[in-house]
Amino acid sequence: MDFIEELTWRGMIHQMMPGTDEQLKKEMTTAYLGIDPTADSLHIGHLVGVMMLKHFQRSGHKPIALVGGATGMIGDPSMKSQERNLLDEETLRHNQEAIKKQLAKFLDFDSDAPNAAVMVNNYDWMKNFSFLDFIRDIGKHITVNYMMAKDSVKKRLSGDSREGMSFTEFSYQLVQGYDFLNLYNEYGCRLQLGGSDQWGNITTGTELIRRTAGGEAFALTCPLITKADGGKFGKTESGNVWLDPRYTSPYKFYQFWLNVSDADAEKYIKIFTSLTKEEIEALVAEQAADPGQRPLQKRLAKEVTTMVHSAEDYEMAVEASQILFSNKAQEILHKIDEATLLSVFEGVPTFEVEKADITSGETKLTDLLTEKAAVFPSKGEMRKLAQQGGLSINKEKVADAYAPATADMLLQDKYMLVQKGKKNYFLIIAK
RNA sequence: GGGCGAAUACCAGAGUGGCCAAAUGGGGCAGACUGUAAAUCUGCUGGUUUAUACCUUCGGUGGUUCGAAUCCAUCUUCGCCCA
Repeated sequence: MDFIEELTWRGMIHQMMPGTDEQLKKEMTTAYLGIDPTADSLHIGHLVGVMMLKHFQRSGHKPIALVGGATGMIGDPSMKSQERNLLDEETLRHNQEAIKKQLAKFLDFDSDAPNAAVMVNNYDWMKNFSFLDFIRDIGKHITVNYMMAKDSVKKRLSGDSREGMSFTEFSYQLVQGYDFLNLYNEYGCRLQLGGSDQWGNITTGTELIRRTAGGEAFALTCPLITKADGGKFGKTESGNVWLDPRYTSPYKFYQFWLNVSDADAEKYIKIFTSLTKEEIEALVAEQAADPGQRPLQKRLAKEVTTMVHSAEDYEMAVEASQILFSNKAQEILHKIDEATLLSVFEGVPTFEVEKADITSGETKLTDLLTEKAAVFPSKGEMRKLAQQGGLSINKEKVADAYAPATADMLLQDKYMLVQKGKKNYFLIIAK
């Protein structure tokens, strides 16, 4: 498998330094990709980079995943970042381990193969690097003029933004550049992968390698993932879509991919799955023939959910989706047994309330769903939603938010399914 | 250290004594239509038992006034320029 060729047809190459292809064809090459350990889980925004590493390893090369313990503390000016929180070392290590576990689903860290993946943390080599040493040994080689010419810096200095830029942020590219130099020296790493916004930072690294070690290193970036309607990729109402099931349930995860718009589906399936060109072309043809069936979205959701979670989780998500989106959902809900019910709603936010609050017939729904169970942040919001027809209980629309809760709203004499809009479910458990 | 300017709801950004819960745009949410899509149209977007009403809000504090997002004082933070 040819790495560049593979990425090209998948639409995953944005920019590439000349000579990269030749280098990869010549020998087994080591490349790295940086990941910020700001949380103990990756989210799907990280997935593009991870897929690049995966293809890289499948092509017989050696991937390094760099956890940016040091750089994460600084904040990359390329991002529209606010002041970063300094992570303490304990959190850092915890996050690193969690991330490694997730990466292991995509990359082979353990085998004896010469191209086994490696994980490093730049905090390890930055923490004891004194400021004086750094400005003398590294800063000496790069001019301020060069650093200022970077887009990420120029943007911050130009009149459009009134933010200004601290020296810390300005130095960011040097720190990242040093990472590359260090990996070049320690691992013979000759290529850095990243998103297109990283181009400037990466080239500072290759420049540093050229000037200090006289070596040649390369850069390859992938396009930033966008949505056809211009919205942010990977965000839902409740924030990021995480890989960790504790933050984003497999059901939600599956739903995210299933809901991808037609315009994006083909692009995403190329990027986020390992399906072959032929398989994808067949699906695209199918989609064109019957767009209502959404074969692309279904397959995309299946592949990614299975890869990130498991085949069982995928099955469960499909089953839950069928129940919730079927037009007989109301009937089914009243018929299914408790075990099925619970498995369908695994991962749905749940709230526990006193049973009497519901059965007494004296508690108004507004009180129940704001005070007793924080489904809604305010009664006004709930009232407005109900007026618009966006509130359902057990799949049945409720127009009057001030109606009292009654015992017949309980399924299995115990559960109550609250629906906010079309796709947001909450489970109330009466004890 | 000196000079100038800014701080308004999720973001951007109007408002410069009462008509201000605060224009407009973006974003978000919901409804209709659909295919759990897109586009389009509609509604909502500080809180309150449903409101032509009341309460809380315009960086903090204190003041002037019948009345302050708007005026004054002071503090804080940020930006720009000079040194």
